[in-house]
Amino acid sequence: MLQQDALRDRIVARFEEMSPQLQQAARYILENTQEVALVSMRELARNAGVQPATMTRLAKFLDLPGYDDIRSHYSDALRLRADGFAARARAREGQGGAVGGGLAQEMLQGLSAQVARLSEPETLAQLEAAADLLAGARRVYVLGLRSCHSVAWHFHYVMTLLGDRTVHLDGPAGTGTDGLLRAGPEDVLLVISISPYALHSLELASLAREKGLSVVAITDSEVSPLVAISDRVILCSTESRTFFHTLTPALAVSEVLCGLLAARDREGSLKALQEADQHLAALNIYANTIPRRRI
Amino acid sequence: MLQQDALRDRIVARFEEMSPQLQQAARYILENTQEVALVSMRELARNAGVQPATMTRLAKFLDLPGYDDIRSHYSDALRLRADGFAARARAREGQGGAVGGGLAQEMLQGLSAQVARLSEPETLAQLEAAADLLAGARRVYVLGLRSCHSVAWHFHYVMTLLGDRTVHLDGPAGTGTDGLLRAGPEDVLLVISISPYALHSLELASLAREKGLSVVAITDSEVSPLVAISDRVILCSTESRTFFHTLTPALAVSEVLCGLLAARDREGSLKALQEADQHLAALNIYANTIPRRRI
DNA sequence: CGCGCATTGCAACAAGTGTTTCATAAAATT
DNA sequence: AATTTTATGAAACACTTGTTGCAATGCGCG
Repeated sequence: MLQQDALRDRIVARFEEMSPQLQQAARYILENTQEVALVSMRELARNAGVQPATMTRLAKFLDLPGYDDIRSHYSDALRLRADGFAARARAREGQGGAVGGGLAQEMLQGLSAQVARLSEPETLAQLEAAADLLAGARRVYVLGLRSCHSVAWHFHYVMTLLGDRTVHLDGPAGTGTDGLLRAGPEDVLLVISISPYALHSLELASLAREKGLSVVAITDSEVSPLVAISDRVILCSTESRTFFHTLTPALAVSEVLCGLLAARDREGSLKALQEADQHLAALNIYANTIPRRRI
Repeated sequence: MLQQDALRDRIVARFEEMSPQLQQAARYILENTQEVALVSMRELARNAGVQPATMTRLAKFLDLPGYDDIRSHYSDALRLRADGFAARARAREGQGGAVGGGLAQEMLQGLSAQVARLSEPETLAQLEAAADLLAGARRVYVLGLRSCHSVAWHFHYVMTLLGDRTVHLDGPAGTGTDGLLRAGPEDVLLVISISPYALHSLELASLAREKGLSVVAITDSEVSPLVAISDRVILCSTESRTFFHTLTPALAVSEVLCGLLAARDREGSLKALQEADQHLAALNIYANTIPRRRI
């Protein structure tokens, strides 16, 4: 169970003060926490052998507005547990205030949980397998259109610092996809696409497949059209309480892939990074000393 | 996920035969299995963006008597998983096994924690203030070079769907920064930069400042050179156990900003999104029906 | 062009939900 | 012993749930 379960503590603490019926209800809840989240109050009451009203009364006794607060508490706990082990800050604590005051917090906690959920064993296995495939490739072509451009570009950028094996399938004047010209079976295509799927991404992935490339996909669903085309699929959620999808989990996946690849060849990566450093230093790209500010 | 999940298999298997609405419902269920067990059908339908009836229809389509059978299936799965959780966690401990086996998991949990830490009160306040500033701007110029390009572009892309107030300071042949030509005091610059700070970003931010623009910065430290230049600063950690910095928290910040801005003008955002949808539909950008695969 | 056809949205439905109220029973207090 | 206080069960409440029938819509085919 949860480490710091405030509600459970409160129930235990005030158990002695409760009336017999309340105790019976409380005892059942303590011993069947998951059921609280999964069945209705009336059914829970039936199973606990008490009246429905007793559950409501128990909630009031615990200084809660109603029974729904008990349920939502255990729902959250179950969600958390199912999600994995996200060290999530206490749910909806100080969310008062401004228009979107709650929104920002909710979004961030949601994102945190989504990223945490990526460390499920299946996903980890797919990540490892995908890294294997990418590590063995002669070239890695990276494709991400529209919203997924950010993820594709980020992967490409990091990999550029680590070596010169990646080709980003993008460019001005629609020439981006010419890169696939010389691609072959020794190469791998990393394609990122989420619903709604850009037609062009699917076409290119299919083409790559026909040319014999292996395909690694970062996408959002088991029924994504990329699943049928790809050798390895890494699923990441894109749900958000806004109007648009989130790409934060996808970016996390991309970064993990980079990390895995770098870890496979520590010395090589380090050397490549040093070279990159020298190159960038020669071009004076970065501010090495904090510049005088001249407001 | 569960080892033998007959229902999931059935959904995936018959996904292609489904109507668009059924697919949308099925997709949501596949991606949020726990929610199925934890919320009501109507709420699930709301979150999935379909009619309540669609859920019932999906059940019938899968040869089930009703939606309750879907829910009970996932309830059982959740019960099972909760029971076997302790055992699984123990098993995971001893599996040090593969090369980067631990690395992926460590990275993901670290990222999750970093994102969660963004919901500290100070950051939330800065997010709100930044959103205020951005919402009031005539134009929003977005600047992110090198590694920060992904974040800048993502922000710009989402805002493009929501309206036409943003200008992305990037482009081929070094013309990207010309956008600032006509910028003035009514405009805002959103600049993303992390250590090592690209010189060019600092120069442009200073220039914008001199032209009277307000500046909102997403950066990584209180001693970032951007702090002195900017009106609002949102700090996000970039620490990573790899050779390179992480941008996942920065992207999360960007998405939250987009969310806040959209929430400030729900109707306008919705209308803009609909227009964008029509535009993209007219151009046939997206795969609207899942294409038959033709291996 | 019109015709079926499947698909979708809407509204009504009975059943079940959590809550509240009230009367009764039991206990505690005077 | 009388009276207040508390605890419990039962019923009514407003509301939401999952379901179903029907009308409107869009789409393909002759």
